[in-house]
Amino acid sequence: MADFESIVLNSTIEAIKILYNSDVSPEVVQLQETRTEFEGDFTLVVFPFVKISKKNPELTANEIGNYLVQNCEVVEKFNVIKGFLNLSVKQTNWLKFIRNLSANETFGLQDPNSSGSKVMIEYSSPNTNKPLHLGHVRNNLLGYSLSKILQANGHEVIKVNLVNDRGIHICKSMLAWKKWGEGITPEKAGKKGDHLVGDFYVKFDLEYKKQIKALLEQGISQEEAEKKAPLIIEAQEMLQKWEAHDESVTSLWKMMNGWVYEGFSETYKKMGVDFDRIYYESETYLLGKALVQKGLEKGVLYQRPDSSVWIDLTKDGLDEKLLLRSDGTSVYMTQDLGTAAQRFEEYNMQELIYVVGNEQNYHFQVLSLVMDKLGFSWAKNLKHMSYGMVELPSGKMKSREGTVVDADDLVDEMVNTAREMSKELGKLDEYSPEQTEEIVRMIGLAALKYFILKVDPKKNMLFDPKESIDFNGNTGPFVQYSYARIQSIFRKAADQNIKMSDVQESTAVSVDKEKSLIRMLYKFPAVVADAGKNLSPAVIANYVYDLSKEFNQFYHDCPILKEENSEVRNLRLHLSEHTGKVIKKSMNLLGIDVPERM
RNA sequence: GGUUCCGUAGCUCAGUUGGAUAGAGCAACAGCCUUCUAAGCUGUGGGUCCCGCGUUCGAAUCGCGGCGGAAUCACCA
Repeated sequence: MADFESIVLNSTIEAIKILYNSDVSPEVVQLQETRTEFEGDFTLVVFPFVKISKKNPELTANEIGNYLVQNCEVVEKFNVIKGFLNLSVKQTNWLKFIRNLSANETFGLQDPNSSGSKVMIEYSSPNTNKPLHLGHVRNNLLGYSLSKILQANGHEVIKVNLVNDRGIHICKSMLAWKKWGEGITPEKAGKKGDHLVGDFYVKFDLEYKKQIKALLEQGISQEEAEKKAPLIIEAQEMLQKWEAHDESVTSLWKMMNGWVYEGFSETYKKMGVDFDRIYYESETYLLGKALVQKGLEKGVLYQRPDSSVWIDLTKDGLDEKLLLRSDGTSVYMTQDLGTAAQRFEEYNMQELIYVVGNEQNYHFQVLSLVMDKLGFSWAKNLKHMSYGMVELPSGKMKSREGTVVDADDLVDEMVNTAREMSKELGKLDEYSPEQTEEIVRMIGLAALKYFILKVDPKKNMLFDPKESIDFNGNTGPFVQYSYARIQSIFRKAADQNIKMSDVQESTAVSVDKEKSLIRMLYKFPAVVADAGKNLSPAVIANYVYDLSKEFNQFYHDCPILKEENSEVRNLRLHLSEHTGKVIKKSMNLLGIDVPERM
C-alpha cells in the first residue's frame, strides 16, 4: 500500500502540470502533517508555487485543492488558511489503513536483512579495572537500542564489544591486589568481581598518591614524583612482564579478569544488553603495525629520526598524529586501524559504527582519515556514533571524589523505588511475590532506560536521580502503564465474551481522539526510518510517549467496551490493540519490556 | 590559541529538507475516581528561542560576527 503522502505528492505534481503547465520536482513539494488546531490531515505549503501560478497564495491553494479533490483518490476535502492548503484524507482510506494493520504483524518494521546492508556496531567497550558506571550505561543502552533500530530498518546487525583487558591500568589493580589483597576473592569478600577489582584500583591510586606526596616533600617536582614513585615503576614492570608472557603475571591477570568478566556479564544481563562477538584488546593490540609499514612504503606516513611514525593531517585541518612510538610499540590508534581492517575483511560489512563518547570525536576523525589515506574504500563507512557526557547535578562524575554512579547500584535503586511505589499504590497486591518482582524489575529498568534514551544522544545530558525515579509524565513507566491498560481492556473483553471482527469501512470516525490516534499509528513506519537514519533512539522514545499520551486521552474520552454501537466499539478495540502493538514494538526498539499489568 | 559540539519556560527536554499563534514533562495552583487501572485526564500561570546583523514572502531552524558553556588538540586509552 502506497502511503498517503506519496499519493498526494504525485497528484500535486500532476496538478501543477495541468493547472500551470509547469514541471516541479518532488523535493519542492512540501507536505507536512496538519497542525492539530486546523482541520485536515496533511498540509501542502503553496508558497513555493505562487511564482509558477502567478496568482496569490490563497487562489493558488484553492485551485490545487479543487484539483486534488477531483483527481486524487485519497483526498476528500480541503480548506485554505493563508498559504496553507489543508487536505483531509477520505475516512474510508483511514479505515482501510486500520483494517490492513490486522493482517500486518510487522507493521513499521522492515523485513530482517531486507536492505541488503550489513552493519557492525561496537559498543560498551569497558576497561577491566573497575565496574561499569553511569557513563557506560548510556553507552550500552544507546548501542543496544541502535542495533534494534537498525534491524528494524532491514539491516543485518553484528553487535560487538571490544574489551580493554590489558594495559597499565589493569596492572595497577593487579599490583594492589598482590600487595594488599591477602588472597581475597569475590566469594570470600561476598562481592561482585568487577567491584572487588575496582576496589584495588582505587587502593593503588591512594597509595600512589601517598608516595608522590612523600617525594614532593623531599623537594622532587610533581612531574618527576609521578614517574619515580615506586608503585608506578612496579606497575610498569608488571606490564612488561605481561607483554613477555611471564607466567605468574599472566595467571594473576587471567584470574582477576575472570572475576571482572563474571561481574560484567551479570550487569549486562541485568541491563538486558548482549553481543554477537566479544573482542579482547589483549588479542588485538598488536594489530595495525603491518598497516603502518604499508603506509610508510606508500609514503602516506613518515618516520622521524627517533624512528617514531606519524601522519601529517595538517592539510585536513587536523594535527600530526603519532601511529607508532619510537620504541616501535603501538598506540591506541594503531590498534584501531588494525581491528577495523580485520573486521571488514572478516565480515565484509557496509558500515562500522562505533558507539563512543564525544570526547573521542577527534580520534575517530583521524581514524577515518588515516584509513582513507591508506587506500581503504570503506574508510568513509566508519561512523562514530558520538554521544554526549552524562553529568550529575553536582557536576561531572569524579572517581576521586566518589561521585561516580555505579551501574549495578543504579539499577537496584530504580527497582527498589518501583517496588516501593507499587506497594504504596497497592497496585500489585493480588500478585505472587515472583510476579511482583518481575513487574517491578520491568518498571524500574524502564524508568532508567527511558530517562536516558529520550534525550538526543549527541547532547550532554543531566542525570538527576530525583527526576529519573519519577514515574509520571514523560517516563518509561507512563508508557508501560498505557500498555498495561490496553491489555486490561482485552482481558475484560474476553471475560465479557466480546469478539473483534474486521473493521467496517462504513464505520463513523466521529471523535477527534479516534482520528488523532489513527494518525499517530500511521506515523510509526516513518518514525522508525527517521530513527534509523539519524541513529537516534530518542526519536522512538518521543514518539512512543506521544502515542501513549494520545491513547490515554482517547481512553479517557471514549468508552470502549461500554460503547453501545458495535461498529464503533469494534473500531475502538482495533485502535487499542494496534496502539498496544506499536507501543510494544517501540519499547522493544529501546530495549524496554512492557508488562501485561502494573 | 586551533578544531568540534551545545545555548529554547524556574528545572529537564522536544521542535532535522526554513512554514501557521514555539510544544511536552517536572515543579506551583485549581478541578475530575458508584462507569474499561487516577502510575491517568482537564485547566491556569510561566518565553528577548543567548545577542546582533544578513539571506527570504517567511528564521528557534540557514550564513556571518560576538557572548557563554563543554569536549579535544599526549610517545594515555
